[in-house]
Amino acid sequence: MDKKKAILEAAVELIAEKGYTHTSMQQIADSVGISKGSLYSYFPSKEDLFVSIYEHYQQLVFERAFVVGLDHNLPPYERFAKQFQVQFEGVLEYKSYMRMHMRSESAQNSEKLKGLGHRMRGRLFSWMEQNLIDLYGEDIGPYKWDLMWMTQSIYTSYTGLMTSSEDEDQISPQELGKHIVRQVDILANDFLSGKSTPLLDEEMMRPFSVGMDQAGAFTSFEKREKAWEALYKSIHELNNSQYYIAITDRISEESRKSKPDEIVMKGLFHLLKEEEMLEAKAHILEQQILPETKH
Amino acid sequence: MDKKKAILEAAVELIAEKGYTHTSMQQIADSVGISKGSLYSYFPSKEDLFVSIYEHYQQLVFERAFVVGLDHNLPPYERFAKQFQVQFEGVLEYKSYMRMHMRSESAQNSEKLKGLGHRMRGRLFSWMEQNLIDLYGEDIGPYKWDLMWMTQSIYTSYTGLMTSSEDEDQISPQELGKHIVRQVDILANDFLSGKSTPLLDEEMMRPFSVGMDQAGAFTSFEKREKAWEALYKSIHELNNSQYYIAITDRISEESRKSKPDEIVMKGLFHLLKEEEMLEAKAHILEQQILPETKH
DNA sequence: TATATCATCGACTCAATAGTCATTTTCACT
DNA sequence: AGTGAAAATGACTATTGAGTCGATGATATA
Repeated sequence: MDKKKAILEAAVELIAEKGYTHTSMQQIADSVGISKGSLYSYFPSKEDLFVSIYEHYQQLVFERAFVVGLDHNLPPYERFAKQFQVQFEGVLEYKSYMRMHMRSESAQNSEKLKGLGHRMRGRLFSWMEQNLIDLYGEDIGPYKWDLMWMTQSIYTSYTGLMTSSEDEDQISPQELGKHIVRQVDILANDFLSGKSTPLLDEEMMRPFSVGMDQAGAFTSFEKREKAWEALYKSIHELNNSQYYIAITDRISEESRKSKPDEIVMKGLFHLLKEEEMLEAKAHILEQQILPETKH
Repeated sequence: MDKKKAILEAAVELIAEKGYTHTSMQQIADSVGISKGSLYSYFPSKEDLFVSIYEHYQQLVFERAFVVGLDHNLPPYERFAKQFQVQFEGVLEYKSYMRMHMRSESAQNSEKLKGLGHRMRGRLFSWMEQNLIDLYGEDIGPYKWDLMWMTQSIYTSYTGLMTSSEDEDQISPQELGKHIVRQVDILANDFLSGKSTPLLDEEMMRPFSVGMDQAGAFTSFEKREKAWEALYKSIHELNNSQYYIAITDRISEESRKSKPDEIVMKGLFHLLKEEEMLEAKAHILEQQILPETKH
C-alpha cells in the first residue's frame, strides 16, 4: 500500500510540472521505478490515478482546518485565523499538489472529478459559513454570501501566491491567517453597520451551495474526521475538559507535522485513555492516525 | 482577413467547451466550414492559433478599461468603478473567451503565451496602481501591493462567477463595479488609518510587477490605445475641452457596443475634426476604429 | 480561350501514448 | 531443490490527432 502512495507522489510531481496531458503513464512508472504494467495493477486508468490524487491530497489539506475547527477553546476570531494558518501550512507542505491543482486542466472530463470538486466547494462554503456565524451570529445571514465569496477569492489568490513562489517562507502562514481574518472582519463590520448592500444571494450561489449540509453545519466526510469529532465531543462532556483538550490539541499539532513523532503520539494517547470515558474514542482515533505498527 | 476572425471565434467556442487538448484542428476546421489544410494557411500551428486568440481577446477586453481611464472628467472613485464596469461588460460579451481563459490549461507550454500573460498581468497591476494613486495619493505606497493583490483576486473571482453562470444579467456590471471599488475603499481606509499592517511588498510581487512601466504609469501597448491617448491629450490642451470630451466619450461608449453604429461614429468624428487642433488625431483614431469602408 | 496565380482541399504520414497480455521473475512454502 | 501462485515486466496493439503536400479548383489577366 505504500507503493500506491509513492505512485501518487511521483505523479503529482510530474503533473504539477508538465501538466496532465503532457505526463505519460510511462513517465510516471519510470519515475517510481516500476513498469507501466505494474502501474496499471495499482490504478485501472490514468484518469483514475488522477482522481485518486485529488482524493488523497484534498482531504489531507482540508482535514487540518476541520480538526482545528473542533477546538472550541480558542475564541472564534483566533480559531478562524488558526484554521487558515494550518491550511496554508498544508499548502506549503503539499506545494506540488497545489501547483497541479491550480492548473485546473482536465477538471472537465471526469464526472467523478467534477463531483469531488463540487463536494469540496460545498465543504469550503459550509466551513466558512460556520465560522462567520461563530463570529457574528445569525445577523450575518444577509451578507454571508458576499463575505464567503470574498473570503474564498482572497484565500484562493493567496494560495496561488504561496504556490507560485519557489522559495519557502516568503509569507508566514500565521501572519497570513490573521491577515485574512482581519480583512474579512473589516468587510463584515461594514456590512453589519448597514453601510454596504450585499450583491449576492442564495439564488446566485446555488452552484456552490449544493452539497452543503442543509443545516449549514460544518460536517465531516471522512472516517478520520469523524473520529476527531467524536473524541472532542466526549471530552466536552467531562468536567475537567481543559486538561484533555490540551492533550488532544497537542496530538492535533503533532499529527500536522510532516514527520509526526510516533512515540510522543502514543504517549499522548495513553494519557487520554486513562480517562475511562475517552478510552474508546481515543482508541479509534489512534487507529486512524497512527500507521499500523507491526505487532 | 475576416476568415481569420471567424476561425478565432469558432476556436474559442470549442476550446471553451471542451478544452484545448480535446479540441482538434479538424473540429475547428469543420466548425468554420473549411478544410484542415486551409486552417493551416491562416495559422501555422495549433499553438499559434491559441496564442492569437489570447492576443485578440485580451486586448479587446482590457482596452475598454484603458479608454475609460483616459477620461479625467469623471472623479477618481467613479472612474475606477466605471473601469471595472466596462471590463465586466466585456467579460459578459466575450463569455466564451473568458471561460476558455479561466480553464488556464496549456498556459505552461508556450513561451509566447507565458510572455503574453506576464505582460497582461503587468498591465493589470499598473492599471490598479494608477487608480489607487489617483484615489489616495502617494500615501498609499506602502499598502499598494496588498490592495492591488486583494483587488485583483476579487476581480478575478467575480469574473469567474459571471462566466460560470449561463444566464445573462444575474449580476449587473455597473453594480459590481461600484461594489468592488467600495470594498477596496474600505480596506484602503483601514490601511491608511494605520490599523492594519501590510503583508506584501515589492520584493514578493516582483513576478507580477516586471513588465510594469518604471514610472508605474498606465501605459498603452497597442496602436489603437495610443490613438485614444493622443486624442484625449490633444483635447485637454484646448480651452473648451468639455465639449470635445463629451463627444469623445460618446464615441468610446459607441465603440464598446457589440454592433457600433458606424454612421453615428462617423458623425461624431466629423464634429471632432471641425477643430483644427484635433483633426489629425481624430483621423488616426477613426482609421483604427472604423472598419475600412470600401471607397 | 489560354495561362498564371492563389486559395482550398483532404488523404496521408508520423509520433505519441493509453491500455493489454503473454511471458518472466520473485518468493513463500514444502 | 521443487512447485505454484502472485507480482512485475515490456513488447505489442490500437487510436488519436498535428502537420504536410500534391492535386484540384477558382479568379484574374492577357
